[in-house]
Amino acid sequence: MLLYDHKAIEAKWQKYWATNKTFKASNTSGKPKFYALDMFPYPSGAGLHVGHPLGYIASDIVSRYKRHKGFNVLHPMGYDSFGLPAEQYAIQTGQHPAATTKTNIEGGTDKSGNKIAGYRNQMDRIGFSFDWDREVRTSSPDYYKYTQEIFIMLFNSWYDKDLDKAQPISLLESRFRESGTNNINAATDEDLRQFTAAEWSAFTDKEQQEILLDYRLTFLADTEVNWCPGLGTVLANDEIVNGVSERGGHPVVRKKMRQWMMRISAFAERLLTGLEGLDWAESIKEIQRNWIGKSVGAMVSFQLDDHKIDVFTTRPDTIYGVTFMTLAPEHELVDQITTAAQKDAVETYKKATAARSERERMADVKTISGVFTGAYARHPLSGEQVPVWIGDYVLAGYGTGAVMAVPCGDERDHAFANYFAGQDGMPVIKNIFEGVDISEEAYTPKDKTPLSNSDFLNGMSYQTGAMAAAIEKLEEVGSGKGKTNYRLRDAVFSRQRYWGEPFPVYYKDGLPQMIDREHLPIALPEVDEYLPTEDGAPPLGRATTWSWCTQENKVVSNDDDRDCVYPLELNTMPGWAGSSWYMFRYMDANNENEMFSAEAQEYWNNVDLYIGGSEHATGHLLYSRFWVKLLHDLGKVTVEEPFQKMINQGMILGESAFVNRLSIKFKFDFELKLGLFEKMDKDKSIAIKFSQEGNLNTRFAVSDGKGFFPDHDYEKEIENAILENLDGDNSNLFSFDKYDVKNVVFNYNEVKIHTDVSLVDNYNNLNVEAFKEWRPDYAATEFITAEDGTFKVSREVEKMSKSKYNVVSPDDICDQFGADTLRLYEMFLGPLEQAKPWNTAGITGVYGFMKKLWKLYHNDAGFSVSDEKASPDSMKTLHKTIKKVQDDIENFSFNTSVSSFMIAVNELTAQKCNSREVLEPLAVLVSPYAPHIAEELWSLLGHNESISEAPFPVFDEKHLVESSKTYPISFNGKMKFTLDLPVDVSKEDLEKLVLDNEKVQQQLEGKQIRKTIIVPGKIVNFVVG
RNA sequence: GCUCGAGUGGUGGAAUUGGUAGACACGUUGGACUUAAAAUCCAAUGGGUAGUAAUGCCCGUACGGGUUCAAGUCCCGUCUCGAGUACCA
Repeated sequence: MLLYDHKAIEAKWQKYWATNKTFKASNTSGKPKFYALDMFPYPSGAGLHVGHPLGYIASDIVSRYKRHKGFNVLHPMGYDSFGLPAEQYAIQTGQHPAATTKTNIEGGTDKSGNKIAGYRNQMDRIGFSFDWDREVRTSSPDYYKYTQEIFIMLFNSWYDKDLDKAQPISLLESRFRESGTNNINAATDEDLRQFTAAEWSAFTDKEQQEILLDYRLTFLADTEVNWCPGLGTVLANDEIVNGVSERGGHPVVRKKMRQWMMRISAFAERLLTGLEGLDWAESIKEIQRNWIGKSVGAMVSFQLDDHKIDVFTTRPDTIYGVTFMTLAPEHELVDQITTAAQKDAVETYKKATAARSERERMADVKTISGVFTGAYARHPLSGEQVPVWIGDYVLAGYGTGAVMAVPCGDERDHAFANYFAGQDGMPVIKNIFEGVDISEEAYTPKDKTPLSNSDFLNGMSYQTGAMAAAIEKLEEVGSGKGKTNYRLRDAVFSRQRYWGEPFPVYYKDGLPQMIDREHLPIALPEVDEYLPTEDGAPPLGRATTWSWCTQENKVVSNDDDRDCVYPLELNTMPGWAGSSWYMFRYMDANNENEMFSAEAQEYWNNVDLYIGGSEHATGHLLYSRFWVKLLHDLGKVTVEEPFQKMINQGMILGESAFVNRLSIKFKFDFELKLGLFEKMDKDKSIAIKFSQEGNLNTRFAVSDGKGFFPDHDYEKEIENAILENLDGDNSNLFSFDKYDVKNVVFNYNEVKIHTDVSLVDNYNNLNVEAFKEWRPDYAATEFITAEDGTFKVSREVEKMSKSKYNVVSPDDICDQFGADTLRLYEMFLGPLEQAKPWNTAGITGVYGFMKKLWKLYHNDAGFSVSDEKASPDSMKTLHKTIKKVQDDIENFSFNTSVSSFMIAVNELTAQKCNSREVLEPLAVLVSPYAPHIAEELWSLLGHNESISEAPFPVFDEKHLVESSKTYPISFNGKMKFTLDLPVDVSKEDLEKLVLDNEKVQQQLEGKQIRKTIIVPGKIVNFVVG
């Protein structure tokens, strides 16, 4: 019989698919469309590991299933190929990032001579049904010219809050011409200057440009940014984790710099409400909601001499509870309001705060600190004097950097007031909650507790309109208004790096000018080094041909001194620029005239299924939603949301392997009795005393990590080792007895050393010889094995990473078991969304299934399928599998499908089924999961076309109908035995049948039936007693 | 601290709207085949307990309660783990 030869089968069909372009998607089709997208990978030098394909396999199963179901499927793949690692590699080796990137995608050899398989080749081996004709690479000028175009679109837009959409900037200009800033409700930073139409006309062109810049959706601003000296660039908030850079873990400091910003805050409310209609995991939506951080409240002004201190509060109803105010130490009014008496104390405190890093401040939130400024502000309603403090629990970056402190209703204010109780400037806490004791802690619930000591608010509560009443009153007296605040900050869009999209921007009189879209792309210039310049400019500052000629409309040499030549922008765009719109480019990937045609976008609409990791929740997923909303407002796309449904696959973790090394430190004193040399005269011996410390870290490796074999006589061995140490090559001249070794102190410690997982088998046995070859520094180490002579490693689950030597490549699995087995096994591991460690222990079970499946279509002579009718049992097996697999794919429960395939094949094998009536549909069922074997079987079954478009078998209930059902019979809820009972009888007859049964009678003997529960088709339960 | 999610055999994990807990697979044990190994096939496999056996009985889904004829599933409380977030006024 022909054996299952995965290598031949898989190579054959991968070639067939490529040659015939089997999975080419058409933009015109009478079929319904389905767009399945994976988050495209960054092509790193480490290559694809078994974690990458997990999501790709899932989306591929859905794509193939949808094709069987008659959909026109778009299933593309590409590369997010701009990014830091290639640039860091370039800095180290001088190799152009473009070259590294190409090698990492297409395969080749890296600078150090390592063979790189290439992402594309690795993916091809897994048999994905991608339409490779639509591949995109964000670092390709053909692609990024459109990323540059979108930047220009942002520059040429402003946000009209009245219409709640982005509008062309030309519209704003004409409104300024007609009526100045009157009736303009734009999303901008606070407090822009107001002007009339006449004033606008009187402004110079430059002044007008500067004003417009404040309204644009991308704008230049001097802001506090996160500067990462280690990477030499600024970072966005989502690129910082725990105060250090996400990539590389370098420290980050605050620094004021002029940067391109993206006014994502204008879209905050739409980004928030848009979440409701999305079919995403609730956890991801929650992360985005928290990130956007909407809070509804009011702005309240407190007068202090000529100054006005604005605060934001979510509890304007507690306004009469204001006991003091706190400003952030960085608040601009601090210096102006501080009294002479408090000046020194305030200065000292400000210095101390400034010296603390962001990280320290984050880590240490419990310590209370602050200083009284000596100043008093006027309460806007009661007119009372309110002392003003500064304290670092108030953040300069949120709200207005000042708070009205209501200790009775806020924990932090309460703690602050208590801490400084009795000091000058700290009054007794005002309690405005009727019948609530606030001596121990603040009262924070937003409930019906009535207010007191609150003038007109007395008797009202948060839930009965106190909030609205307070805001109304504040507006009436002109000291406040209702306001909604968002935590979402505008995004920094400049990076001081080389390997990113250049801005289509040149500077004229210090003002940024956009280059016309017809002259795009502005391609990355060549530089001699990928480092900042001597004077701290970004790497593009090294380019010698990096100026814009407005006459020729092209990039020219910096030496060109004509008047029409201007300097180009030196920053590049961040990593998320290219990935924010790529889902649309796939729709029309080869369009050379526009980013995509309106027809293509209207046909494909948006992504029906997006699969990727949840780590992009606050980065990519938020930014791309923002850009899509902009493209929508400008009429470029018909949808408001890019990804309708999203599944987040769990990370596949590596199982690191460790050799447990015994780290032994020793310390001893000894006397070297020189007189003990054989030749010497005993009487003339001189004793010299030594004291020695040392360690023998690489000397012993111990199996299994279960302690270091206490029976083993280490001390003897160590003594020997000491001896060797002392004697060197002259050991024959000495013997240990000739040393008087005293006070030996040993200090044992187990140390884990990462070992390459490929040197370890499924039973955790280490190939010691291979290990010694891999780590020559351990060649002399004694490996102390278990009794059976094996050396076991200990295991730990960690993220897969090159540095932990726990990376498993899918290539090895494809070689050994085949792509179909890999695909099935990755799905079989568990629910898609769950994180799980990679472990190949169970793969033989899946491989065994593949062989059994193959065998079902073969006998000893070869391929054998009969045209006889299948048995009812086999039809039942087939149809219950059809139903299960169909339901599973619709619910993304891929792991259970695999087990239902196994059940089906086990059953059909037992039934000796070889009927075409069953085996032909079975091949189609399996095809989304294991496409290569399915194609082969399909072709053996006599089909000339690919199986990919064969219709999915239709489930027919009639094959599952049975005349009897096995009922569990329980007594007091406990199942005792089962009975086969007919299905088509009434409840009463069923009860009679059961009661007539002998076993039932036995159970009921001597007992009384209190109640009988019969659920037809489910269960029979007697309550007895 | 807050928000969200999760705790099921030796292991990965199944279990429709509450209705036979442990599907499927790994591992383990025993057996067949083989000179032997691998491969393949067969059987057993949650724990305890009684019995020569057939077969019973008891306990079991992190822990403690509750609702129900019936709870892994619903409700209340506790513990543990994971993820996100963090002085957001």
